Amino acid sequence: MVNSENTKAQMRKGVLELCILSILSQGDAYPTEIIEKLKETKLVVVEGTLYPLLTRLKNTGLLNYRWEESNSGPPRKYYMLTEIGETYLKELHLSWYELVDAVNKTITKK
Amino acid sequence: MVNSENTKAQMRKGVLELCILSILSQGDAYPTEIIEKLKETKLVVVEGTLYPLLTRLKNTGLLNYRWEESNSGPPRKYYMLTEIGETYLKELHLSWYELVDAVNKTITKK
DNA sequence: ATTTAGTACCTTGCAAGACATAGTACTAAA
DNA sequence: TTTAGTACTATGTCTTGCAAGGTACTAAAT
Repeated sequence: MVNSENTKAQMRKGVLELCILSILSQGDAYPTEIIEKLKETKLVVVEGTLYPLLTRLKNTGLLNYRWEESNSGPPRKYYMLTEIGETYLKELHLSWYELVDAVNKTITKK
Repeated sequence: MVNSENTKAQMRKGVLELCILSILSQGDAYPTEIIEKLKETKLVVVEGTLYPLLTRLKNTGLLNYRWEESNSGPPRKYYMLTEIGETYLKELHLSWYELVDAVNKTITKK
């Protein structure tokens, strides 16, 4: 009935894009690596979420990728920020801080 | 192509529930009033979003409502938190702070 | 008395997106 | 030549935000 997990998942939505672009701004990475990094900070994302999202970001020109051989499995698709992506990320940073501010104002009011 | 508005909207998703429950924890309110309060803190929500959400929260037992006459228009549906809603809100508070922490960790890493 | 404006609540249909599930393919070790 | 591990992809479902349109009540203006 009351499903807290569901809402937590909802809260994660929307900030995923921000987090993924942030991770890529720290250096190129392939999907599995991105998932690992997100997990480190308790933001669990699964493949079925990440792959379509990366494709979307690539199609809108925010990301690019290159194939790179691996010596322990199939080749990896390394994603990187484009120049547009860099600019966009700065905007998202702002939006994020604005959101945090707005929510905190709302939930701390007494 | 690159649509920042869309992502901002995405970021708002999920925290709406938290904000609405928070507002109601400060006192009973009717939908139009809730929208006003959210607008004050820059969280713009429209009717088509709010009404179904309130109904959902009521159906899961987090909210209740009572009708109250108005002297300037039709009667108002005042929503209030149930006991379950109170408990649930505390959980959401925690989840929110965890999320903020996780995202901040991710986006400030260099 | 009828119209108009303001307030308030409700419903329908669409689109976006997260995720579960299942599948393909490559490598290396057993 | 299996088996396990890694990696990428595709499909279908479900939730949910929102635009758009609608109903209904009150009070002031015509």
